[in-house]
Amino acid sequence: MMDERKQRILQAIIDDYISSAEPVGSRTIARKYDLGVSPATIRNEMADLEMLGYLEQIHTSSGRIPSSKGYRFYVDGLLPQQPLSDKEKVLIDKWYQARVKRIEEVFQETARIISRVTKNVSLVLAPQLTQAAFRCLQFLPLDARRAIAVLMTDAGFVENKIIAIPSGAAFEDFQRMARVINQCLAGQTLDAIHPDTLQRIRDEIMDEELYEAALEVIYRSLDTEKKERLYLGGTTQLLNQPEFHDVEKVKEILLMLEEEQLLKDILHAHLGEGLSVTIGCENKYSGIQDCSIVTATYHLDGELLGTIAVLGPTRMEYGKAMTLLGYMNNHLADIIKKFRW
Amino acid sequence: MMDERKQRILQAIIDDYISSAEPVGSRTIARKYDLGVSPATIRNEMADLEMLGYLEQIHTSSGRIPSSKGYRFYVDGLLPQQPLSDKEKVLIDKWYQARVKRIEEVFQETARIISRVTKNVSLVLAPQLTQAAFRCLQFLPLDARRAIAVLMTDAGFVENKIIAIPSGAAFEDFQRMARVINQCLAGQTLDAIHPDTLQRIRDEIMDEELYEAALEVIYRSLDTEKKERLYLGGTTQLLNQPEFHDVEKVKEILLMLEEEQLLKDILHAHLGEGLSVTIGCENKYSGIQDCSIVTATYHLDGELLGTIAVLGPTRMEYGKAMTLLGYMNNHLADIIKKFRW
DNA sequence: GTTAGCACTCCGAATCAGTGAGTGCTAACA
DNA sequence: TGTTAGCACTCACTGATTCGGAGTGCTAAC
Repeated sequence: MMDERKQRILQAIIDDYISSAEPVGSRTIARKYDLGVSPATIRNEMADLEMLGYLEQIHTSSGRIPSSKGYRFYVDGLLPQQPLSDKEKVLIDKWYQARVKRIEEVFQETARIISRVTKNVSLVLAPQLTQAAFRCLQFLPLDARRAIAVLMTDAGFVENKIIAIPSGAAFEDFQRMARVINQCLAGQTLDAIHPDTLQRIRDEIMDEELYEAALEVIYRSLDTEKKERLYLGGTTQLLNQPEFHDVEKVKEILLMLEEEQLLKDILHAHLGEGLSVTIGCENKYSGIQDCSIVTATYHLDGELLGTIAVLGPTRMEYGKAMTLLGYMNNHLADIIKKFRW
Repeated sequence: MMDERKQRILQAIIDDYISSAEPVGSRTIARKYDLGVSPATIRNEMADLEMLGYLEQIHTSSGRIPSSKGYRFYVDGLLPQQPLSDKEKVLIDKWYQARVKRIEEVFQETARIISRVTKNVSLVLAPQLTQAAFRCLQFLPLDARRAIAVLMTDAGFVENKIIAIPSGAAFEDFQRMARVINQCLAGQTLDAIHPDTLQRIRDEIMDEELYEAALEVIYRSLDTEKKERLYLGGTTQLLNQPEFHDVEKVKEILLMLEEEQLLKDILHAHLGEGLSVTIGCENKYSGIQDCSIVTATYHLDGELLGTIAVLGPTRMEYGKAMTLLGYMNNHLADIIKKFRW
């Protein structure tokens, strides 16, 4: 049914379509790819492949284009190996070294790299603070009525917030409280602080108002940060793709790219799946049914940190996207480690 | 030469072109605007206006469109008054209240508001840290070898950086140093610390290595922050304008919008000018010669803080953009004041 | 100075034929 | 039985042509 030759032809058609963006005909395949058969034979095979659902035809007497099912088969078995060249790896390294000074910049630059290499839109979902472990909380005096609370996490994030000192409380009380909190929360993940721990803190602080103020710091700091950050890269790359020569299509997808929550949801759907490819109509969201998404989740010491992804037309260089994401996956852990204490 | 009636006709033509985006003919003007003259008369006047350089014609027998000079005349004298309605003001207030929790968010949300109201691209240049006054520097212990330096400025920005404690130095030395620095730098603007002051700090610290470490904190903190931030809003608004129905044009301008430094330069060119309008070919940068930019600089207690701007096709609602920027201008100072200590 | 009338220009939409790339089918071939 | 050459057919695309409409400039009359 799907013999060796059919596969080779399917592969040739998809390869050709990916690079040309034009419906491909039997003669083209016969000429460019050395399959040792005539166009007529290829035509027969193409008709079969269409019957099987791997190819589509815009109209009779046009060439064939791959269907989502076709791409799926291609991605699952026919992908040409194209490992990252050493030169590319070095370039990526240099890029990070030159541009990343602080952990927050890692993600933006990662997005840049991915979109540059793949010539498509990239998405990077940065780790949630809530998954990070509490490191320490400190208060700094500002004036008689205010202090700055600085919260640090294991992942290297530092978050600060100006808070009011409750009337009657001295700054020393804050110092004492900080000691208590640091003792109790050391190493805990922020989104799952046990009620018992909170109770212990409360007991030790022995001042309701102070306790409330401290909690507010932790929770508000957590609140502003807990929505993980999404970084986008290369949105203008879309405009180079012939499938987006129509402004309406561009508008549709650019508007979608502005809906941060939607994008996060899409990435979340693949969280923890390792390297995953979603092709065309496999996408649940109607705006991107002629796009594909390649996602990869990255880890650090076994802990799930976030997701990186490539979004492009179904006619995408899957091999390149997948090898790149695979590489960045590992690399990202190393980079982040540098900022970890 | 440019009598009352010519001006009225010019105004009518520009108003009409701004709302329709189509070359406007004499008959349209006669029908829609009650000028009390026949199309033939208007035709004569239009021919004169073209001679004078205020109008252009794509080809004979097409309607006229305003030239840059025409828009300039319009902006300088013919602008219909369209003050912000109370309803709009309330909406803006509510928007800020609902979305801005920390000072950094002020600018992003300002950009959003401007692009929503004007239906064009907005740019917001946030204050440079270097123009802000030093408030205080504090060190927090992290472990035996590291500390966190937290630098605060008058404008409400808090910046932090992890630094290594030089071997041999105790954390207490840092505390002492912080006291010295805070004393010496209090109230100084960060980009113009006087050499004498530095010398004083050096003398007081009496430890070369410690002094170097402290300086590094200040300068690196300054370094990462001194490039003022640029916030963009509403880039997809462009796609709704008929002048950008061609993907090539869209690409050109979107690519330009990705060049942060270029945009900053453009905004800088109008720094301190108050409300300023640059129309079409008045722009130095070739990529935006059929765009106009309205900029306004905002202040706080007499101190120049930054620039807000609207970028759109020359066929832009100048009146709306200008009144909005004027309003935001003042409003922004109030909003920022809330975050100031 | 203003206006009506008219010839003229030019764009854009619609139509039509010709071309070329591609297909499916059939019959011949190995 | 699988492969191939040949051929008629389809359909998008291109370029030429036509035609209506919107708009202009000019002239002559008011």
